[in-house]
Amino acid sequence: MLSEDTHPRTAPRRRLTPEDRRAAILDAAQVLFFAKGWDAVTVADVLAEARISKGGFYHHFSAKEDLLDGVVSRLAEQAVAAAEASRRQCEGDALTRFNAFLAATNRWKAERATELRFIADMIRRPGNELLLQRIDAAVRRAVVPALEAMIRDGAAEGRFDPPDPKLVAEAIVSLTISRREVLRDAIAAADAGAPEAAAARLGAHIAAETALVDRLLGLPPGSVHYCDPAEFGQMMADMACGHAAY
Amino acid sequence: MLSEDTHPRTAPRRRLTPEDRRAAILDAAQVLFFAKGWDAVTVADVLAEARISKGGFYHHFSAKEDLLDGVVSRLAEQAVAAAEASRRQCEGDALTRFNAFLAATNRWKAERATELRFIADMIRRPGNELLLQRIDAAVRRAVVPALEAMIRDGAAEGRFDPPDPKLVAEAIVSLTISRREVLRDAIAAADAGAPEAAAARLGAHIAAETALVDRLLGLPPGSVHYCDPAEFGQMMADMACGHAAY
DNA sequence: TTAAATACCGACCGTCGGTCTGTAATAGGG
DNA sequence: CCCTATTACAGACCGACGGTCGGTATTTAA
Repeated sequence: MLSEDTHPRTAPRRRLTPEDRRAAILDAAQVLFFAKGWDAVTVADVLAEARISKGGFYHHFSAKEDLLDGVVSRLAEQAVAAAEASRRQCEGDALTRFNAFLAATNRWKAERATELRFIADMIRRPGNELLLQRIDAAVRRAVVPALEAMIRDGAAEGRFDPPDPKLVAEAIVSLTISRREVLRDAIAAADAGAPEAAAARLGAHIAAETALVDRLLGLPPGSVHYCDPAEFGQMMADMACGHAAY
Repeated sequence: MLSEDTHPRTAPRRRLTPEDRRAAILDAAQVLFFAKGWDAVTVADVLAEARISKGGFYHHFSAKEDLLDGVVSRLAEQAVAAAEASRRQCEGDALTRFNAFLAATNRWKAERATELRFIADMIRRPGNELLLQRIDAAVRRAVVPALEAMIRDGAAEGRFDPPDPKLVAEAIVSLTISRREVLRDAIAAADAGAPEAAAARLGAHIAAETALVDRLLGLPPGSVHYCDPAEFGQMMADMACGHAAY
């Protein structure tokens, strides 16, 4: 009734399996989200990047927000799987395994320094609240149970003495999440021309953080040690060198 | 050119001072946000509730998000002012004043149980991420410096022994913020018909939380005590009785 | 008294998430 | 191998909503 001719197709498009198509769209979305943020990316952008039409997109995803869940939970699963693997292949007491787990998550983050750098920038910009909230939620969902189980293990072994395993797990995750803001400020400082000061501050921060975790677990100071403060500070401050262009 | 007649005005409207008009719009927005959430409230809704036009609204606020900042920072300022007042009029050592401060914030929340109840419902519903994030940010902005100052005081007095005052302050605020989710679950449980179990769980939670704060501040167990766990649990569980209709 | 500034009005607009109708590609039974 | 059902996809269209703009009423100041 409305279309006289309905045949100006573009190309005879090769078809992917649903899973591959879904993954391809998620890949495109991930790149765009980390580059431009949540609000700034329209579904039209994702459509162009993934080279698919509106109809095709909404065939695989029910809404724009589905992209978030997909991207974020994929990342969180990868991170926790890596950390869990590292912990499992570690022989030693509960504390040693605990440190191995946290060290692995830090390593995972270090390997993704570029994305992290983008995230650190994004949290300053409005319109990304949803993205950040979903990242935090996914991290919590994935990490808290793992931590809680390890803490219970340690308590059963008689090494940890947490007032409440779940609450302690949540507190630890909260600490690592709010580290993001410290990192952001440090990156700003490093960009402003004081990289060594930023590195020192980050090192001091991670030292204080591990001291807090000692206390939360009822351990003597210096028990928890999943990274070298100086190294950590330097590594994070180095992130500021590679600049992001929007 | 496009409007033949431009005179069908509605009413000769009394004019308010800019501050009063702004406050009136904020009042309307606050009611709506806590009743329906962020995404569900359109500026048109606010316009109707505040009985003002689009043009008038955008004369006082630059964007819908300005409403959030206004509403949220107003609330946070009120809360902290109340808590600070309570602390100042308290004679005693740093720990006593600390407890007075936290007790006052709890009392302030209890007085606003209705709004809190709405918030506890809202965090389940999508579209409120921005609202919640802003509330958290405002709470952090307002409370962390106050806590940090008190912790430094206590450390100077030789009573507290925090590894890092600012970090400890942030950890404490993180704990109180994440309490929201515990409260949400408890309310759900109470609504589902197990109010006494919910009260018990809330009591246990706040007990564990204060124990954590003891440790963070380097105090012996039982030092921090800003509410009675049983009372707190009961009070919060009671909130579930009054139901919210959307 | 009058001109400038301020408060306010409401029609209009652009963008963007989401829908709908219809078509090409695949799967499967005969 | 054809024919049909189903799935994957295309793209025009829509409605909602945040925000703008030209204009009008009210207040202030000179």
